[in-house]
Amino acid sequence: MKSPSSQPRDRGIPEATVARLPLYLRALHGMGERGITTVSSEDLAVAAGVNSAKLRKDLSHLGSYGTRGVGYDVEYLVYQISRELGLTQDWAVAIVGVGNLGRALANYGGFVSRGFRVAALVDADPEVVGDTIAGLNVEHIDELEAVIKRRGVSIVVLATPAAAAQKVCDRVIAVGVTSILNFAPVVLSVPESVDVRKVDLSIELQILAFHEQRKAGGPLMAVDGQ
Amino acid sequence: MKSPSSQPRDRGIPEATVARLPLYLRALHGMGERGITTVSSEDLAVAAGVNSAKLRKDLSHLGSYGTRGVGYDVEYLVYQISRELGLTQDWAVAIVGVGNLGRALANYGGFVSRGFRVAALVDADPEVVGDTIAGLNVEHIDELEAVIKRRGVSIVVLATPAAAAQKVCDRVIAVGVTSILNFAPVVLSVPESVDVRKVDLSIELQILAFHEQRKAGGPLMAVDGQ
DNA sequence: ATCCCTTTGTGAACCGATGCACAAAGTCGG
DNA sequence: CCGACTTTGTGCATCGGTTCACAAAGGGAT
Repeated sequence: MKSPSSQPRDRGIPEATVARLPLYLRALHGMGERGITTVSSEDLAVAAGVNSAKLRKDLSHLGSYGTRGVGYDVEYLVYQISRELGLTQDWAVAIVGVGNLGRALANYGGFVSRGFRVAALVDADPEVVGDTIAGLNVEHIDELEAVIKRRGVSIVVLATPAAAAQKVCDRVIAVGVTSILNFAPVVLSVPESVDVRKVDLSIELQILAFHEQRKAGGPLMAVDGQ
Repeated sequence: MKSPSSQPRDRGIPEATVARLPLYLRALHGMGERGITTVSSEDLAVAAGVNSAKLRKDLSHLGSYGTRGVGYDVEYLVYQISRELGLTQDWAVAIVGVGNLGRALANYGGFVSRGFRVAALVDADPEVVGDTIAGLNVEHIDELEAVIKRRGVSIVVLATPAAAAQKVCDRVIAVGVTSILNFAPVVLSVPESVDVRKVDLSIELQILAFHEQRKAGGPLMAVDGQ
């Protein structure tokens, strides 16, 4: 049942591949800046920290953009990946919760450079509402819905305390937001149609601790584990 | 060849399971605080946002800590998971790079509450060296090695600009650090024996953008994609 | 124009993770 | 003490992702 599409690109990119595309993109950007115009799968793979077979398979899901015997054209590949990820359009992002983390995110350069635009900052604390952070006025949480609609926000970043996250989440979903990046350490309950990605800083540390413990205790504990 | 271990716990926990243990731990902590003493795999699974079969299989890798017909004892399970993750000991963490992000991390409550102790803050900017952040004195990057040894730091968090990350990374590895949490948007090159976990805030946004684009453009672009 | 060399794109084997479905093991009421 | 009921722990089928290894495709030299 596969369509005999002349378009090489097959609309059904594996999730694992999608998660790596930004990595390739970053590596390609670096190369472009260094004046490299063409790159082999082997070199790009090293720069992105993956193996070359995986890289080639990943890229093959987007289409046949390489030249056998030569490699990939850096600029062209940047464009293709950007387009696939949807980075050729500009995305208005709202950050809710302007504590330390929210502030850090608002100032984070990595966003703007990738087609994301922080279009609004929102907080509940009257102390910070009205402040200017990263060139933006912090607005009151009561204005949440109005701000989202007015600024055309389509992605919301939650950097609120855990207790507030679900409530804010419900409200933004109610006004049509379907993509949420959640930094609050809670499991959000959302309808099927909404995408939530979560980043939990302490989880990463815990995973490191697990491995670190093994390294430290491993040789000794092997006796016990045996 | 499986040992007839009386120790139920088999030293070889799947990576995917390790990554979920902190999630279970968080859910269990919440339940403990709400006075719940016993929980079924079904309830815990819901609280952690996974399905119950997966949860049971995950826990079975640590040992047989449930009671059939009843469920799991919350406190006991918290202890077992904590021990497995190595959270029963205290880990000294150094944060290198005290920009917005480093500052946010230094103040992040989620660390302390999990057995992690921010033991040192280090930066290269003379402007911030000497400042007190989250009760800690910011030390100069030249002191990096000395600070790590003196404070017994075993996990380093890199929150430096991309350009500085590899250099700092090399230096901390040289003094024996084998666990690194990297927020800088670069692929670090490290020896096999060193564990690096990376968090790239803009990657998460890019993945969201990809899915958002599909949702928005999907029905329309199908025409073109055809 | 032909041959050799390089590098892509992919078929196929492999590997780990997921989810189903159920037997085993325990509790509790009578 | 027994039988009904609940919930765990796991064998097994399945699935998605990774890796290997090679045929197909192109470039460049002669």
